[in-house]
Amino acid sequence: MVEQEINTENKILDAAKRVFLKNGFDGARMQEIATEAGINKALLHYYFRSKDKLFDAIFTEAFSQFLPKVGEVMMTDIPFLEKIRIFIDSYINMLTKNPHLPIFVLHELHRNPGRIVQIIKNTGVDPNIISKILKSEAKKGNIVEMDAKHLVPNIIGLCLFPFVARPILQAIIFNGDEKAYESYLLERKEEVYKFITNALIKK
Amino acid sequence: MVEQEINTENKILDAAKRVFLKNGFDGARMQEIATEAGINKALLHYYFRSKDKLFDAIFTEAFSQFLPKVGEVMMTDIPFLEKIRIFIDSYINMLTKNPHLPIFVLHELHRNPGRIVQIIKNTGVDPNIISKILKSEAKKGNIVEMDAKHLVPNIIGLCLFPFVARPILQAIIFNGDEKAYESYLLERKEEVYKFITNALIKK
DNA sequence: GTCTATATTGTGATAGAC
DNA sequence: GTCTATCACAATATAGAC
Repeated sequence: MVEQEINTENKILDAAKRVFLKNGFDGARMQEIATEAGINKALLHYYFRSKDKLFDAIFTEAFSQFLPKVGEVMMTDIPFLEKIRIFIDSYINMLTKNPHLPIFVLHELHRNPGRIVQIIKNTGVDPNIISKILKSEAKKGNIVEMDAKHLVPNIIGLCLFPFVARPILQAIIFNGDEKAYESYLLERKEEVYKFITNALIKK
Repeated sequence: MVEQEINTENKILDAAKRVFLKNGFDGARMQEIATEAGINKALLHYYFRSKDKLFDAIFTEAFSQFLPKVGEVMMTDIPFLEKIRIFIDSYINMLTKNPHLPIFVLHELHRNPGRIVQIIKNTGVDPNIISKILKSEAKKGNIVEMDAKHLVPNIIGLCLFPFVARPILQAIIFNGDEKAYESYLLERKEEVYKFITNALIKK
């Protein structure tokens, strides 16, 4: 965790992140961001010129946080299934700390898919790394053959769904009980791991 | 499919659905809905009094469409794994026809989770039906033991993710190629089915 | 039922003093 | 850098003619 200096700019960015993530671009109000940051609207424009520019700063950072750095874990020397476990664990941890992040990113991307082209270029993801690892593991006979373009979305989908659909699942499965749902989210770590390994291991 | 009379009210509802699903409540403009419906703003208010009321009509219907009717398939006499296949197939078909639906529902629910309480009551879902079926199948030795509160979200998460994250996956995996992504989405039916059955079948 | 015109409020952005 | 006051426009909603 990088220690942030508490100056006005960071106060604004903090407040903007909270407000944008909760309400989206269209639902967010510059006044609310200002109040949240303990300043006035004029100062927002002094620092960021426009709502758009302020939003861009928030979105770019949010997106890179949301996009799992699958490559990083994969490049290490750890056994394959252990990599999977670590990935699930850290991704669910991140989602627990940032519950508004996924819907925010997905909604804004949906409203303006063009945005992503530029961002992806800057991030520089390489989907081939995982493909190679999967092929090599399958050759060794450790797992069934499976294409990375399916496995990776499978894993992320399994982690993500209980967070994005929280209001629905919490209402239906747990009668709205918040605490029960938080335990459920933690259970998911083991559950998702078991589900994936079961699907991957040869019969 | 119920045949709709083409009167002004239905023209408005059609237009409103398109505009709300694409832009969300905050991003939608009454003017755009009016233009899309081939009428003027005043007439919108004549039929629905306010933007809120018009939105409610759209959201309630969208939600019930999004919420998979898991119970329906489950009550039939078909073999268990076949039920799973049918569910996946029909849910992915629905998503293909309504690509904007999930993000719309999830975003609006996220902005106002309180909404769901009322809607769930009216829908009357019973999560216990599936629990019972799963237990009976596990007893027969057909599948591993698995709690419905995990299996159902697993299945839906696997179906849903490639739709809600389409801009990201299409950009990274397929370099933005639309046609390639559409084939990918169809592949998912078989892929998700195989993944789930692999995870469910005893070793 | 449908339209044009208008009232009213909300909101991003700027001017200008300190 | 920070504030108050204000502009300019956009958007929901209503009035009233036809």
